[in-house]
Amino acid sequence: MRRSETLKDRLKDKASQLTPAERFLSDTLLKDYPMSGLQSITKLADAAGVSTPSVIRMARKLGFDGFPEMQAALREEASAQIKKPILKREGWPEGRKDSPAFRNFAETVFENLDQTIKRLDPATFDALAKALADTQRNVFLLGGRITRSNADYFFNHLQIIRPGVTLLSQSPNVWPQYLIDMGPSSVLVIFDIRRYEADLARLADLAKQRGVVIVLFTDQWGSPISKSADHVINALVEVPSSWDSTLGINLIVEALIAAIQTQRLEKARDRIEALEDMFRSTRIFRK
Amino acid sequence: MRRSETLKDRLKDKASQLTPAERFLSDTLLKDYPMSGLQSITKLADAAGVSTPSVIRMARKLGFDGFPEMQAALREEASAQIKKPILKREGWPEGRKDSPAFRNFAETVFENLDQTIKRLDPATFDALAKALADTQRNVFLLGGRITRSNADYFFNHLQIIRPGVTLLSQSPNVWPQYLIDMGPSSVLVIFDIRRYEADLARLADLAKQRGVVIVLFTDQWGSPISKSADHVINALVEVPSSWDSTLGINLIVEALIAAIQTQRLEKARDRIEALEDMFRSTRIFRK
DNA sequence: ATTATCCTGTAACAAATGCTTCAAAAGGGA
DNA sequence: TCCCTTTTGAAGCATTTGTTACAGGATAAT
Repeated sequence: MRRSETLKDRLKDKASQLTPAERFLSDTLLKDYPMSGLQSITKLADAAGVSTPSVIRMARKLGFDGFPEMQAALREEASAQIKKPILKREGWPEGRKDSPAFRNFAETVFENLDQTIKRLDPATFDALAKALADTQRNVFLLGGRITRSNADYFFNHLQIIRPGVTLLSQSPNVWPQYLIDMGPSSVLVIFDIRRYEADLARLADLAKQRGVVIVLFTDQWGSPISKSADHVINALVEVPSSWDSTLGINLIVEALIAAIQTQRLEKARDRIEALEDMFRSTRIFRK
Repeated sequence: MRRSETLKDRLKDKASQLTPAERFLSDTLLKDYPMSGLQSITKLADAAGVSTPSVIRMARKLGFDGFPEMQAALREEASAQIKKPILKREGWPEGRKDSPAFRNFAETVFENLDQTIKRLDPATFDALAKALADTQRNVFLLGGRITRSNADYFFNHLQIIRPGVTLLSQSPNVWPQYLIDMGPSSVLVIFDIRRYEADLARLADLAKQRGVVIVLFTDQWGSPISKSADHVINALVEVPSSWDSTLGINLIVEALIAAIQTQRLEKARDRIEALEDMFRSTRIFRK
């Protein structure tokens, strides 16, 4: 029966037909679902950063007569949800049809992230952020077969924030060309998780000999590079899958990006603005 | 602190001091607690068979400034009751010295992941896994300025699991060369988050015209590509940083990889073994 | 460039909501 | 019975809410 459709479903159905303002609204509605929709239309509009007419327009789009009707429907939903016995509501929402595998996967990832943070030494993190924010130092990044994307992600952001950042090619035979420019004031960030790669270790050794500061992102067991690394981040990677999860690594990388950005706030801002300008120009070129 | 007292408790406390009319009210409030109190004062008064001033008098008696204040408190209660996280984690470890910024960042990421899963439609996930495991279909992947790493990560794994996977170049001017090979049995996976890129939208349109199945990974607000996409994954990306977090996207990507791998278990195993063999040979070549 | 289309917020308005006042009931004690 | 206190709802009012109309602004298309 169509009337029993939940507002969440309607939002999802029409998601593609929503205008930008309506998307903000939809987001706020879903954020604290369903309670956020039970305030007055004014408060809701404010929370979403849109005008009240936009709220009404969306309510109509979703098939209600007006805002009060939508709110009544929401109240019904909330009421039904609350009436359910507490036991049923623990953890995963009732009536979700995800496979147990997905559920299991998600829970494991969450525990991994939690553990990764627990194992992280705040001092290491701070030292890392400081070293990577220091433009006196050149930064080189390199990942393995799987972690090359993580290295790329980090590189991508770092390059925007500061100068002197290089992503090493995947082919070991060109590494000497990078090594030649590394010295005691350089930082080499290596990503190496399970199925540790001998080539990476060799590179780390060579860099170490040149006095390079070595930063290692690895798994809970630790790549052999740990020995020569100055800073080591251990992230938990094991999940119910044939593949390892690099979410823990990404979490630390993103946190680092945020920290570095903060440290170089003013300078980074100028740089980013300049970049934006250039992007705009390129677009004009293209047209 | 006295302010955190629930309305239920207050009603119980003052139960003996309530007048007959207020008792009716209290009854109605507790009957469908806490939702019954979230209607307008008029409806509530009618439901209880009393007048609106009685409602206000009781609200004051219970220590609120007026009816709206009482309603706000109720809404808070209901919200807290409903808002149980899917993924529970133990609190922050005592005595850690991390910066508040880091802590804040991590907390937000956890909430984002939680919300991302809540908003994920299991049916979409399953359909996606099925489509991407189907080797009859060719798969094309493409990311934006920031999300190119996410696309690369997905590509990297997919390519190992199955044949017929292509990562599009970042330069729009070569896209036609890929488009020419796309048809109704192809799948195009696009990553597009805030600062949505017009080029990507144009590509999606062109692909759509060729009957390509379009899969979109985007943020909570949704890229304009949502309109033409067949499957949309919305991940929360907002964190206390100048940059958006793509961890939610990564979570779904990794879960998909696990699901796809499982679906093609035997075939994928053969393939991976063959790959391993080849890797070993290459290494020998190099030596 | 110019036009047309679609979005969106401002402003004005109507309809409620929430509140105050006040007088009538209802009770309770002499 | 009377009087006093307490409780209650009707009526009226200010405020806020929900809605409509309209015009500026953005976007896309020609």
